[in-house]
Amino acid sequence: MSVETSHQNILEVVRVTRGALRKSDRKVADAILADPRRYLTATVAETAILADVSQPTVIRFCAAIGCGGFQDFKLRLAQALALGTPATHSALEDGDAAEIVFDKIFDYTITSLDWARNRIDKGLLARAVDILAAARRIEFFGFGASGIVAQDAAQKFPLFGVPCGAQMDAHQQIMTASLLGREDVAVIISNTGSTKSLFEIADIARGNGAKVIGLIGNTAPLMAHCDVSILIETLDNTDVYTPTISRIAALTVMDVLSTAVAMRRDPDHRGRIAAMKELLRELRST
Amino acid sequence: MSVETSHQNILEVVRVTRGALRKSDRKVADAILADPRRYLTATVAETAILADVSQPTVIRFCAAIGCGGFQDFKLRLAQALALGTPATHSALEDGDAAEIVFDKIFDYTITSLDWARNRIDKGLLARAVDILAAARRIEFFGFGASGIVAQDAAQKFPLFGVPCGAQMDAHQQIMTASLLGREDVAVIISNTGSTKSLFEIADIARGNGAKVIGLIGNTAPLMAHCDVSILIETLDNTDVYTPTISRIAALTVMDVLSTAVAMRRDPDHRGRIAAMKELLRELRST
DNA sequence: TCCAAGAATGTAGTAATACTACATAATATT
DNA sequence: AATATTATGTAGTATTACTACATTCTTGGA
Repeated sequence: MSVETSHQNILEVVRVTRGALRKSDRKVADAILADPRRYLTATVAETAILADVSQPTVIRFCAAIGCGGFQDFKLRLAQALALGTPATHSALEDGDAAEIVFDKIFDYTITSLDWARNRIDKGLLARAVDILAAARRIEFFGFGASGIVAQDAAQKFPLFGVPCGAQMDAHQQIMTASLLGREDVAVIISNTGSTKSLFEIADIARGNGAKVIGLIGNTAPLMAHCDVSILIETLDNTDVYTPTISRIAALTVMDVLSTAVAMRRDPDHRGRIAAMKELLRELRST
Repeated sequence: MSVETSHQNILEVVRVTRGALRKSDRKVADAILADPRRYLTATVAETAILADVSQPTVIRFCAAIGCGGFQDFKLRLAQALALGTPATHSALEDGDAAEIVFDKIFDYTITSLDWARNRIDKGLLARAVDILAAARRIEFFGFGASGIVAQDAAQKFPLFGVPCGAQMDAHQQIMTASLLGREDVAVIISNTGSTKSLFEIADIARGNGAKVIGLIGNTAPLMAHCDVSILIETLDNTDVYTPTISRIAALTVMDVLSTAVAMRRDPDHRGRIAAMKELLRELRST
């Protein structure tokens, strides 16, 4: 296994490689997946007893899943559990009390953000920052939850340092895209990457010479319609009730973009933002 | 130290207790804070050499910060680092490249969500779910970033299963609050808890017999104006550029509330949501 | 079907590491 | 200044991760 796997959630690695493991290794895998927290403080000897295998088999299991030894395995298990209980245990069930729903959704959200953190192409992100820093004007486009992200992004116009907008009406969006020009940037946010009118918006804006940046939740045809497409992958979950975490990841990416652009502005910009925040503080109390 | 500290980020514990440690223990603390990742795989012997103390002093340091031993310390260090690099290293600096900004903001976001996860009063949350599940109508109120949270929440009306709204105009907010009645619920979102008009909205709604739930970012007077106040604490950071993470935490809490309420609805509700999602999928492509 | 080779697994033992006991040094108190 | 207490380190022990080798199981070829 390559260096890349050192960033992978070890419980995901165990779950995914389980089928390809030797028989006794699979007994260890199943024991750990059944109660991962139990093994955080277990010795090799305890683990072997609980999984009904020998001690060297436990060590071999660790090597088989790409760990440098039992200690390495436990550190990585601690890291996975710090993020949250694995997806197999996070599935919402009908009798779940509010407290359980809370745990599951927070675990799922944090684990998904970690997933996204390790997969986003930072080179593309840096290119997006370059484009945004050079923009005369920025317009954000999205529908539904992505529309919320668009509005949140537009609200950061003080950080971007240029006029920003986020129309929610589909017709206004077409009108806005039609008026963008060479020095402008359109940012398209879409979880599914399949909302048809966003293709049109991207093509209109690009046809006018504007740059188009996409924040997209999967490898969709929409990516080809953007100058820079940032893929925001989160954990896959199609359960009816499970919230759309990619919007949380997209909001965080927007935080990154707006902050990085703000840091590109001239030094006076910082003072103006600080003063604005102070004004807002006072305004809230009047 | 109490059981409570077992949930605390060990790097935060080290940072906060550093001043009260014995002199040699403080040398260990400083060494670890300077390069925490280095110590993840270090033995007691290596740690002692790097910190210029004896081996038993390393063990004593672990006990002094509330760990059960060196192994326990390392597991907790792994957990803290899984969330992100500590705040002292996450501070944005002027020369930071976009990639560094990305790392710092994601680390800060995930660490803050973990912070919030461990501090939110789940009992209050369960009470809020009860109130929302019984509501005939729900209105969300917030300004700025909290306004975005309010709109996102209102957009979850299919999950809540009752009519939801989120006015952005301050006058419309007063009008809306004035029309709420006994069977209605107002949800007030505020990071600072000091936006004056929100006090008024809470009082008007309660005066009419509506229940008021607050999602508030600090212990502010606004809490006393709500029937249930959920305190959403995130890491404190007043740097000009650092994004407001409490809105991310508030969005996640809204995910919890809407999902928990949806799971309270009758079984047909689930089918209707699934059908709605399918309709949306088709709509996106037309 | 049988046999040999290779892979899987476990027993027994060793090496590495966390931890403890006791001695010494430093600091605080009387 | 003398004594008591606390802090720290040296040396050694106990625990645990890991390795070497033996045994068992499985697979492939004749």
